[in-house]
Amino acid sequence: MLRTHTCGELRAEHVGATVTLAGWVHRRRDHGGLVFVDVRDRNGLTQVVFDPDAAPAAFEAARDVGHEWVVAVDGSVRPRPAGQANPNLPTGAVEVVASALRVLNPARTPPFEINREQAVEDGTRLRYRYLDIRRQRMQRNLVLRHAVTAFIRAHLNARDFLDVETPILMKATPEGARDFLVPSRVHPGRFYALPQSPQQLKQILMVAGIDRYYQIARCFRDEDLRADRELEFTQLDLEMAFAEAGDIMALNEDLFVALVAAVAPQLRIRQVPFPHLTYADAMERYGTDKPDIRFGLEMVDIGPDVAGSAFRVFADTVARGGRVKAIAAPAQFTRREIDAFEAFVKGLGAAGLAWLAFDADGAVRGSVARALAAPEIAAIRDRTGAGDGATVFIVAGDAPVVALALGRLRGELGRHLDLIDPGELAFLWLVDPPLFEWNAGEARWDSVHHPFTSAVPEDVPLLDTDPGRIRAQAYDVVCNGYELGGGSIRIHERDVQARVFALLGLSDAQVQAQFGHLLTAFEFGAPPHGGIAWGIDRTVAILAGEANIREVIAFPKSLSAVDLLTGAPSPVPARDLAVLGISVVASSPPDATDA
RNA sequence: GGGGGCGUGGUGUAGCGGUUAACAUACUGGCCUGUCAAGCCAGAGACCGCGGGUUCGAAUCCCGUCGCUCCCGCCA
Repeated sequence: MLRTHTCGELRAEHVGATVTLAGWVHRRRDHGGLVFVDVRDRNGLTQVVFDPDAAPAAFEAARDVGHEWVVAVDGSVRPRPAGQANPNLPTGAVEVVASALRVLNPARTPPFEINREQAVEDGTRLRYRYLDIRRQRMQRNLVLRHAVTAFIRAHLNARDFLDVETPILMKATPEGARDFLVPSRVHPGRFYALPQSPQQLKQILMVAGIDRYYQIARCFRDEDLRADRELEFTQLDLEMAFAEAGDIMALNEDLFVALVAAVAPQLRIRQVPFPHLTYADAMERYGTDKPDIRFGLEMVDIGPDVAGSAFRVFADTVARGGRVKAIAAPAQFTRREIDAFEAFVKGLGAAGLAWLAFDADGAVRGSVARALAAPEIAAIRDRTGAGDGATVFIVAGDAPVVALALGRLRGELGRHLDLIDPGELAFLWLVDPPLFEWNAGEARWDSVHHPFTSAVPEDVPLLDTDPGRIRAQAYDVVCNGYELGGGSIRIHERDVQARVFALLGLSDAQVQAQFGHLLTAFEFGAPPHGGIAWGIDRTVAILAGEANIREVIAFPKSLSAVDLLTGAPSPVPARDLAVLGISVVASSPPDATDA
């Protein structure tokens, strides 16, 4: 090695040792007659002193090095002079007196400062990701990510799980997200697909007797990106034979609790065991299937209070089957703030935002204070529990719009009123989601989760009568308003699976073509089984306190699905396409390289 | 496919109808032997993403476009 120690390990016990450090020039402080250079590697910083009396050549060399040059320093460890120790550095008790400095590689002036925690535009960070990763934030996040995956593996290995790899080149599936397709050269006109998840193969592994499987698996979905969605992402994928829903949840809950204690002990889990919330409850109270329950501000249905109102907007909504729901916030707001909230919910499809403010002196103000009758206002106040000084926000409309608009307004209010404790992790299990949802466009039922999800046993008879009311044996793990992942107990009986496919509108021929391999496997002794998959990226982001998963991915795409470091996606030579039997019928213009 | 935000020296910001386009930091040169975001002095560096329009006059207002970003649709 070109070094004897890392830049993070020298302590008082090393005093007197002759050492060689290698790393990047983090900072240089040139006093004219004395130069300090902080040498950095990912383990830390060590102060090196260059003294012209002790080593004139090294001193002169040190005057010329710039930020981020790669250097090696020979020297000896000595204690800092009295009063000169730096308590902010783990190595701050000592310093290295240089005898020689070698420049291993000079560096251009970086496009942004590596040694400061200053915000830099995302595009610039991604273009120079190797410099961004040198900075403290990305170092910390990648170290945390490693700790998370290492912990998960150790935890599951110790519980007799087998890590099995599954292919990246898979069979295309019509269900779910858009597939990334990979053309086959050997079979022109045919395509592999990158897996959206290893779902089918892990079930086949159950049939294969691998009764406890896991994999930290890359998954691919060709859909538009978001702060919490990348084209490719990483999941802990896990499946167990002979397990019931409670077993899967208990195992994962133990894993989450141990994981947090091990890698993010500064965070507190709000409630253990994790609370269970039904899908119906979550939608009713929070307007989402991934609620942030670190704060209250729950939604309340005030439909019964306004059904007979002279205020037609509310009464008509109730009459035609819509919902009128409210949130009571324990605060007063300015008109400007309320206008902003209204613009926010309108942007989500709400027709408007009604409000009532209950002043301490008993007066009632607000957009519907005059439109509603006094008893109606009193009923709303009673039902929402609004106290003196509270403001009630009301959205009326179709159930999905009310849920989205008021649910998201709830989040805005929680942040606005500073009700969210960033040091808290509010895990919960979201249970009993519907198995199917009606697809009006295609006039058929769709799987909410995926077509292998089993029904709650007592709901199975509803397959023939009322599929929309069937609850799935499925569970999502939610934390702080993010869906980390979900799973289910799978169908392992062939006839039930056939009935589900029939309900989904799949013909026998389609089933055979798409899922024949799985159904055939199930005829050879499929054990009852179930599993879960949850997002490593989202989990690490939450544990790191990051709002965007790109902060915990070494080389992410930009929001417009471009790799700014390498330039992917890029055109390929026509001859490469010809070999694959592919011709391009439409293409993006050449890179409009921005000035 | 749709809507919102942002784009000003390398970086981060200010300026929002008339400014020699400001500040911090980085960068260059000089001074300085105990600093640790070292300090002090001097200097260079921006036609304000790009294109068009309005105006006597545009970084500033309008339209288009590109890039980054947040959201809806889409996606668990």
